[in-house]
Amino acid sequence: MQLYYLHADYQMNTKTVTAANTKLINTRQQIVEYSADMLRANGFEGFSYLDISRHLGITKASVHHHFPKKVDLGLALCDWTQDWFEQGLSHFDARATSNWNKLERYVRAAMKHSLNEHKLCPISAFYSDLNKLPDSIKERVKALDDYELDWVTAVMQDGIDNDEFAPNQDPRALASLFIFSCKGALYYARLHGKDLFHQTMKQFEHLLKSS
Amino acid sequence: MQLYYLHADYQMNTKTVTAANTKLINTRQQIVEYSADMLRANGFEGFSYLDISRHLGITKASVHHHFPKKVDLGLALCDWTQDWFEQGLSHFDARATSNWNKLERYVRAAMKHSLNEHKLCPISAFYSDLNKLPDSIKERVKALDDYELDWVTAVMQDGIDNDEFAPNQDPRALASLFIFSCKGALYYARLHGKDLFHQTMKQFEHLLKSS
DNA sequence: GTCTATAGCTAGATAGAC
DNA sequence: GTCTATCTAGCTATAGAC
Repeated sequence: MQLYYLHADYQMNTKTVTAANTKLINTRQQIVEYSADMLRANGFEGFSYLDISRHLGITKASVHHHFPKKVDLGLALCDWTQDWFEQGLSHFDARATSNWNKLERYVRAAMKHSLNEHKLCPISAFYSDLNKLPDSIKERVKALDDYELDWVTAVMQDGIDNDEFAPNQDPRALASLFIFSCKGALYYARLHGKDLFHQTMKQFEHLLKSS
Repeated sequence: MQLYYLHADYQMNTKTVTAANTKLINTRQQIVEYSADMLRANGFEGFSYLDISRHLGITKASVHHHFPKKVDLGLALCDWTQDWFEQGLSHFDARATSNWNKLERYVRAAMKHSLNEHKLCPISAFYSDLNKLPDSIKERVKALDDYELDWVTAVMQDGIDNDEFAPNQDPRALASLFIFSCKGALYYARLHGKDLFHQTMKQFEHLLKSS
């Protein structure tokens, strides 16, 4: 009886907490996800608490309840990006049929919806207003960049070691060349369309494998 | 005597007009040049008439006298960029010792002060707030991009024709790969320093000449 | 050409009721 | 957790005096 009572109480508490958490998580998540969309389209300074509140049908004050300062939201967006990135990479590492295929899959994921909706890749989206970002966010962005560069470098290294890519090349320089090309192309695609983007990837593949 | 009088009168008018024009041109030019600096650092939405007025020691209203709407200032910045670009290219075309040297000179000019002052190249600076730009400016930016791409393509073509670059490559795809790499690297350099930038250029040169 | 003054709107942020 | 109300500050832009 006492046990049942405790149990019921526990359930109730759990339920209450769960319900509260669910609501909390939902609103919070909706804020983060809409913000991530806006970030990729317009940069961190390109959307406001008013935009978010209108999209979710709540007030600005409610948004501030979840993220008191905008820098808090910015850091949550860094977390979101990191999750997106880690989940993607483990996926590609498991399924890719070759090193080039890994890069292809990565690019395809980063570009998903980007080309049609004039959005940037999640990591480089912060670069739009880089000079105006708080230092705490800059540091996170830098870490995300390094993480990405490390992964691409490892793919290049493996490709060179296994004679998939041409020998005698610096894998890190190749990796940065690849990343810069992709992101530059994505910037251009917003104004010039995707043809040039695909064409550039093809050219890179040719250079990578035959030089 | 009459002649002298007329001459004097003419001089005076000329002087007045010249002085007025000089002042006009100076203020106007100062606005454009400071705006160009800010554009390259923070994007078109990243500076305001208040910033300009403070920098020049005049009021916002005076800035509006020269550029009634901000889109007018934006179009003037497109003109400024076009001038910068055309002057540069004729300079490189005249002095470069090889096609690769042309590209090197172009990159060096575009990067001048950029790397140390965290600025972007003048053409791609508009990309920071691309989705928020008025259509009239977007069109101008697109035209500037095409102009740049045409020039680099011609350099690549000439390099291939003269056996300076590896044969059997699509000069336009090479050109876009080059441009994307440069601009992507410049974005990165704002946060990661210039080493990666120079390293990437070296890698590109290797790929271009030996593939 | 430059100024003062002002308009209307939006930004990020906070206090306190419910 | 959401609301109303409010704050300070910034934004683009205009009217009209000097």
